[in-house]
Amino acid sequence: MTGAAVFDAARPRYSKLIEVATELFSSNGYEGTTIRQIAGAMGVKSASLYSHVGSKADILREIVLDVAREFTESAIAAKAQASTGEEELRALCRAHMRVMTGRAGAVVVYFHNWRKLNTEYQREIVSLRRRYEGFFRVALRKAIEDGSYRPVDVARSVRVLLGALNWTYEWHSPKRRLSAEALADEILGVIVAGLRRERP
Amino acid sequence: MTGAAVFDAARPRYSKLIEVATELFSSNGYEGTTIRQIAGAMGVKSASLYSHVGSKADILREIVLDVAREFTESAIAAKAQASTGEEELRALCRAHMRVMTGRAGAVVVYFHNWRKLNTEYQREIVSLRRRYEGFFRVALRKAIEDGSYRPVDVARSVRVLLGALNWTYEWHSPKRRLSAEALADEILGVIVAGLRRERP
DNA sequence: CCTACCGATCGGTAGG
DNA sequence: CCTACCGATCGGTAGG
Repeated sequence: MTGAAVFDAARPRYSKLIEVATELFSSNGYEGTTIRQIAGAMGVKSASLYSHVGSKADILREIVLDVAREFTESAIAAKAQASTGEEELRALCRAHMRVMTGRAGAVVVYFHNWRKLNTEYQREIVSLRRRYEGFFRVALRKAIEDGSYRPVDVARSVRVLLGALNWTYEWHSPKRRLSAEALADEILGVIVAGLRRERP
Repeated sequence: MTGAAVFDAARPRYSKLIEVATELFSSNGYEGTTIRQIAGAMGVKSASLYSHVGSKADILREIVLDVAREFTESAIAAKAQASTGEEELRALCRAHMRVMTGRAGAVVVYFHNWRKLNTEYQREIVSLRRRYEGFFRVALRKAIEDGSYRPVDVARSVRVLLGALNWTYEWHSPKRRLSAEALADEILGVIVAGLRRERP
């Protein structure tokens, strides 16, 4: 909930740099953005950036790891407020879509560029993802155990759910009136209800 | 089924160029790949590429439009072989996953870079996509009308389905034994069955 | 935060 | 397909 790009009031120029770089990376790509463009958008010369950051790759790493951690933090907060498995799963989906829409630029940068990080940071991302998917699996398992949901293949169902949620970055425009919560409920609703007619 | 990168035996060097560029763009990104890298992988000097292609942007356009058209062509072929709506939807999902896995490199390049095309070609992509999603909507509507499926929100369900299918490029490794068809059936199966317990 | 500058490399062209 | 080369621009550094 409090990523460096949002908070970090102690280093306002650094925060501004990350914010500006996020927007440029998300629309022009990482390699398609130059240090001079970032500096220009901040109203300084390119050499001045290097007093705040060590290299261009450091900027990418900061953006990607920050938003990946934010997904995890917001999921932990969401879990804490739910009691049943069904509630927990819905809370996780809503939290996921809040990050997706609230940090849309950083999310695109994350999805498109996390594999460009060095091995160490890629491993951290993979580890964060695994844990994150685990939250969804636990919630679904709880909902199955208390009889709300059928005994489905948990890992498979979670992958379908997260795939559908993640892909919204490709078509959902923030201008639409649909809130993050409504979007999450719609998608989860499709998967909960299923297409098949109930046999009476 | 017969994209230029696969066929085009009349211009073998051009095909090779597109094939090599596809692999490099998919692993290093479009801006992260240089003309010299592409030439190097073909065993020629960079200047030699310009007898086959007008610019670097032309290479990207060729890859992206080719795979986008292949999705459409393969969907048309799949439709033709199905009779009921349920069969048609399954055939469309399987065809989709065959392109996803068979042209994995080009698919990544497409997903990550189609917005870098100029307005004209972006419009063509959007138009191809709209038509493509239409195929899925028609099939689902047929399955609802013949009573196989519940009267769900068709547009919403198709978006969830295609999102789940498309997102597989992020986690599905071709080394796994799972075929494109099995993967498609799994994902469609989750959405068809749904999570909710049938009330007896 | 700046000026001044570095070597390296970029996409692309001329002219065979 | 090559050699030779172009101007522009890249990420980054030195030294205030």
